[in-house]
Amino acid sequence: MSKGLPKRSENYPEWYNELVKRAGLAENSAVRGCMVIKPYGFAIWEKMQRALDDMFKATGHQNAYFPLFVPRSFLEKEEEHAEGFAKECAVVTHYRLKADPSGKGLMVDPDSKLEEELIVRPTSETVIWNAYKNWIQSWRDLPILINQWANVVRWEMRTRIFLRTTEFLWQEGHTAHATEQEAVAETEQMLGVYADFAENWMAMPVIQGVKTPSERFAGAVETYCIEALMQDGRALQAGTSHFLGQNFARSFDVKFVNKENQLEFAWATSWGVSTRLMGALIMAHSDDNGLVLPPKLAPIQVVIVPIYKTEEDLRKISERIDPIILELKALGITVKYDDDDKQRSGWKFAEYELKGVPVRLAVGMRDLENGTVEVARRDTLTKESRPIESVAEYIRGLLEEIQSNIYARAMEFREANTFTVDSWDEFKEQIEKGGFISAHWDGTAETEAKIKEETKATIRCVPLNSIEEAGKCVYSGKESAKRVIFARAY
RNA sequence: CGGGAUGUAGCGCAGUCUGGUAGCGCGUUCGCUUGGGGUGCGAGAGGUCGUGGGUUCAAAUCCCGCCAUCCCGACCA
Repeated sequence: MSKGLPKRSENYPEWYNELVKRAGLAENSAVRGCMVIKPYGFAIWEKMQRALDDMFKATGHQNAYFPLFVPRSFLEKEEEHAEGFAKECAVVTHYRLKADPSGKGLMVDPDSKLEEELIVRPTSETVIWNAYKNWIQSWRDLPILINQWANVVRWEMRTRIFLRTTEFLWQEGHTAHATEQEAVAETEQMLGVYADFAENWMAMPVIQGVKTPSERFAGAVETYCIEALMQDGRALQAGTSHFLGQNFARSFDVKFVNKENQLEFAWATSWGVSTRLMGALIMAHSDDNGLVLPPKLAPIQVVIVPIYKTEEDLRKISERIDPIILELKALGITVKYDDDDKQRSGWKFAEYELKGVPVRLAVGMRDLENGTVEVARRDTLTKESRPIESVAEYIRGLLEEIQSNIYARAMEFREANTFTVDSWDEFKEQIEKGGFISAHWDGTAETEAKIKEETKATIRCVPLNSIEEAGKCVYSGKESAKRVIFARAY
């Protein structure tokens, strides 16, 4: 097995797969399409969860938990929703096994057939709205602002670790409101939360927008999304927030008495981000040496590697380093002192680079004599010698700088790979090279489908901040009022 | 579900065409060495060759069936 990773420029998908495995984030499991998230990968996910959860709480939401299983009759109730998810559902039909009469192993007991099949949730709108029916009678019961952290199953034909797995972890917010305006405001607010998280925690710039009808969530009136650009020029939908109108309330008969003493269906939203964000994080920043993690999500922000020959040397180094570790911890910085003698320093350097630790300190006998420490940055791969006594404070600033540098770099990449295109020839040529394409579209599903068929490009979104600008559709030449974002997507 | 490919040591692979009883790299174990960018040398351990059958004195190798995985397409957070 070679020590280096595949090069991004040579084979991007292989680079991604290898990086996920080698950095200890996750691996494929014995169950097809499902992954094992390993401790280091899960630690990153936990940091994401914590940050998001705090943001949900800060916007008034509470966590709850609803069942894994959805009765088939629930899923059927909202027609579009049912149609959208029917093709990718795992179905529980029996509840018991028994010894196989042939003497070997177990078999499904045919006598244990369920009266009604249970669907393993692909999303929870239906179970949740079935419960909301009992919770909502009056406008005084509203709004209901709930989030759940859960696993869901979508039986995809092709899977890619973190980006599209059969089972994945996510959070799903489900809210109920008394008015349309309030529900729309909630939908937009949560999109803002996602954009904030993506940019300020993941250091990943995103475009906020709305999906076209054909890309809409099944059962939604409007789907808002954040779209990010990966280093290979493909787009990734990083989060969605849906305005569900009264569709689910109608299907589950959730009515409340409004202030005018009239019965009205409740207004709904739902919004989610998943472990797909792990894939986004990896593909947004990492390089041929391994992961590059933004300090705010790095499980280890600083690693300290002592360089020594004898036990006596190690003791001296540790003595000098211990107070530095305490200082770093006091500043709220996560630090690991790796004095493990089982690996050599050179090996450790490569390993922590692979794992994306933002800052590495190396301290040897020479440093002790000079009162210095070697500080290495993961994002720039640069090293410098710093006075040891003030290093903790220096690192605090450095971590902030790395966080913003990673963001700036990703933003620069996106800007360099976003193209304004006005002709079909140009469009076809540019889409091959990757990146976001900003172009006019006539607003019809037919044109959208044709473009997808001919170029594999989809409309990622109609950006919220797009300006009104009269133009001609890049495909049909018909009138268009604004540009939309096209890209090949994950 | 269509098209293509692959199953040989923990991992990555060679050996299959042309049948003769299994090999390389990495990892791993032990010893010495080395230690500021994946140290070097030496000695070990580890495989019913995916699976079931057939041909043959003899099968990883040839033939037939099955299973699994991967890639490409249809589907998608």
